Amino acid sequence: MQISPKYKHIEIEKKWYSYWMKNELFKSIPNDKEPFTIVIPPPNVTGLLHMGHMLNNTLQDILVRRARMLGKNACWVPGTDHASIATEAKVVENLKKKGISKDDISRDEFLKYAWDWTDEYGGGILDQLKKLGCSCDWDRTKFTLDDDMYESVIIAFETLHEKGLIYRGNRMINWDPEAKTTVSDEEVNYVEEDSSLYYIKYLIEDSDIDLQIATTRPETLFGDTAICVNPNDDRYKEIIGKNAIVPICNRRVPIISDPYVDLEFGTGCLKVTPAHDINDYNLGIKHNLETIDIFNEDAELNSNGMHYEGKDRFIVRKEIEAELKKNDLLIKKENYLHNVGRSERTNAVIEPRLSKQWFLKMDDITKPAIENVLKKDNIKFFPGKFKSTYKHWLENIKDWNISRQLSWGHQIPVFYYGNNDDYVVAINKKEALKKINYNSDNKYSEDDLTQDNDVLDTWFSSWLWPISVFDGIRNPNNDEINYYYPTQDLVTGPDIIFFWVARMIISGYEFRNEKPFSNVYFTGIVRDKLRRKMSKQLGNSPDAIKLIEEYGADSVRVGLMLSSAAGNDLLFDESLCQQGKNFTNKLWNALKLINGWEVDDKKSQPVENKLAINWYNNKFNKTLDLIDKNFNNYRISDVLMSSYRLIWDDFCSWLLEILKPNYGEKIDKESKTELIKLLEKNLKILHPFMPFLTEEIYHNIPHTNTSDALTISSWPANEKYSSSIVDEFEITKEIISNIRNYRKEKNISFKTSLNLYYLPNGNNLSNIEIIKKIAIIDKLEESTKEKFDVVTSFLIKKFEFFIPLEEGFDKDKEINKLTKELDYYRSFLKSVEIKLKNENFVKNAPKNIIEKEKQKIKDSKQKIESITKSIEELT
RNA sequence: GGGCGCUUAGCUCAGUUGGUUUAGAGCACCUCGUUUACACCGAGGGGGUCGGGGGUUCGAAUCCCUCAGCGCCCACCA
Repeated sequence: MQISPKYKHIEIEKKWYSYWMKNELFKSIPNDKEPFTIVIPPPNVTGLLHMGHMLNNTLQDILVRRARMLGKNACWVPGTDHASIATEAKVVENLKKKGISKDDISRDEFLKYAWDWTDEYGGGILDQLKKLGCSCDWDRTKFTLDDDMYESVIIAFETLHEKGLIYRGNRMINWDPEAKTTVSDEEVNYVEEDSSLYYIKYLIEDSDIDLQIATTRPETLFGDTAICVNPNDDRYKEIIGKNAIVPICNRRVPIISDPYVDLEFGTGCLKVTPAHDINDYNLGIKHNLETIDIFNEDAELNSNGMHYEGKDRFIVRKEIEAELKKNDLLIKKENYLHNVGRSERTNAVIEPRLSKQWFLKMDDITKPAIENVLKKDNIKFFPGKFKSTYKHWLENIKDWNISRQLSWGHQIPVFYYGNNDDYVVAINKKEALKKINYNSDNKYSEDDLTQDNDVLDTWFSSWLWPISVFDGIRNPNNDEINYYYPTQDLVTGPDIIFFWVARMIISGYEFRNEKPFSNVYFTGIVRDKLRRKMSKQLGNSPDAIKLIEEYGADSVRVGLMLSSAAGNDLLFDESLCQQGKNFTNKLWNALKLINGWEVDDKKSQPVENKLAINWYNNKFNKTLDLIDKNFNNYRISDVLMSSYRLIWDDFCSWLLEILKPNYGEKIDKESKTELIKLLEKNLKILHPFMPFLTEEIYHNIPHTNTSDALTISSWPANEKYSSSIVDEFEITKEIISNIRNYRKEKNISFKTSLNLYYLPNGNNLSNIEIIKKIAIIDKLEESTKEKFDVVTSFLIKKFEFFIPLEEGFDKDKEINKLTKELDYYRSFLKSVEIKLKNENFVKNAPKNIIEKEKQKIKDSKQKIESITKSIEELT
């Protein structure tokens, strides 16, 4: 079989992905096997693959592929999210380029544009995931706006509404004036920004005193409906109950008192604007204040803003500053560092605004999510520290504002009729009409109904994802949901622990009375090596697809996994992919080497081959044990590192070097057969990480498995191993290392045969075991066993090795070295002796520890004796 | 302001319930090497008083206290 000298990742990856697809190896249908289910965190439908996706989906693929090899019915459900605000923003922007404003077209027209956009750019990310090697069941691909998914969301709304959990309320919400929509608390980022604190003069009615009021937002004075001071503030006790005059608009407002006001801040005097500040709003409710809204939806002043009507809030701030100054009402202006809330999506400064919105009551439905996860530990988090974040959020949860003033999404299934406040909840107009007329004698027709214009928060659909992809909302008892739900693992970022993870848990218990998944693996954030987040603006985000093309999917996957412990940020650098590529190269060459060895049927197996194969078998099983443990603890990078070292160091550097036939010779049949079996086992443990390369190599060796593809072969069984065989080989390695070190020190070429001999030194091992080691040493070091004059020696465990005199040997240097060593062991011995003389130690320490200390004394004494002897012989 | 977490080699991190001489790994670094799998390599090597201080203990990177520095989440003082 001719093997290509270079591993050609592009054609090989294409070849195997289409093979897997053609043979439907990722397909899953319910059967009698144990299910292993992962639902993908659906990326934005029009998004492009970035480093975060690569990390996240590589992890999922690793888990899914291993589960598949473990014989489970692995089902990875792919899909995309409509991402209402982000997608709508893109569509609006695109329309703008065409000279079309969203406000000038109908909802239906806008939706048509949005669908065209989605059809054109949508789903590309799924093809990119295929390039990464993701083994999703593509027949199951879902989109959150597919008809069935849409219906699920509406039914969920209906159900919750019937339970009285959804209500419409006038609330202070976060308004994004650019997107002209509400955003949730979680979508607001507070950033410290330089701003100013304005000290404004307010006159008091029937009084000679002026009040000084400090504010960061002078433009909101049109909305002032009270002045508030602290009841314990002696400066202002006299004026409580009087009226103040708001500058410019000259409105009379009451002076009230409330302990909320901080005596220390500013002047201790607060202007209260209930329509535009959450705290003021709460004061307003408490003190029954009037609410004056002064902004329109663009955050421009409305008619309440008098001569500023139609001007932007920030322009008004400047102009009002000038007007106040002119009228001698601005006392001073200070620089002030201040937290400003900005919209995560548009970066616009959030305007707190009073508005009618739909809310989901959270206090009751979160109870199972607290009980089952925090008290019963029914869902495990990796790393576990995120449970405290989860706990804190759930215990302080507020009602969820689920309406958004957008068009792209699931339109709120509320139909208004008659008076403004009359409505029904229904899946469509027809159903709505049925409900209305049932109660009121058919007096309405479809034309009398208007559907609520808003759509639901995107997360109101994604929180149902693990249920709705199996149609468990519409058909709660279907075979799919009963088989696949609850799913096993969820892999996602900690940034959406509230948005998504917690809410899926809540909905899981609400709609199915069961957790949505058993384990949550939180990935870190992919940063560049300077710890900066990857962003378009910085241009520090590599093109994911280009990386795959350049290094190969396997190499990129390995690169990503090499340094990403759960929850830890990944400091990405292209050199990681290079390291991955080096590893694929190493494996490829190992295949070339092994396949190049010709077999001699008559040759019997040399003792060193037998020993080495037996050792590797034990080493493999020991490592596999660790790998399985680490997999179960989701320590994925540890798993990869163990496999990496096992294969690079133990398999390639030791096993292959020992088995390698000498020049012109052939390998015995038994060794080659066994070697190939070992290689196959290596491929299996690597397959979740490097699916393409391992599949290719698998098809280049006579594999023992009956299956045609490594992808569906079985994970190696965890066999018993002997630790002592593994440890003993470490001694052999150490001997060889010492010999090599000696060569290096003495500048002796590897080609030069070394003469060395060795003696058992006060040990109990039989000669046969010593000879076993010698066989391996001879193979690697071409030594002879003739006796020469002893000049140097080293003790390795219980064996002493002697290497004969060479030309140019520096006696003094050697004595010096040995003397240093002697000093070390003498002081070491002393410290152990002191320890053992300590009565408390002997009294309190466990027996095995004391035994170990005693052994240390023995060993070091022996060492001292041997070094002393060597020094004597030299002098 | 409230909460959580981190500080171990140049970098990124392991270090399980305190107990194998000299605290590990990968990468980076240094030296040597064109030995017919691989220079995308091989062999060898250097490098840490485990953030500072205190305590508990026969024994501390590991447990407790304290100080310093860093990160994240929540709240959002006009």
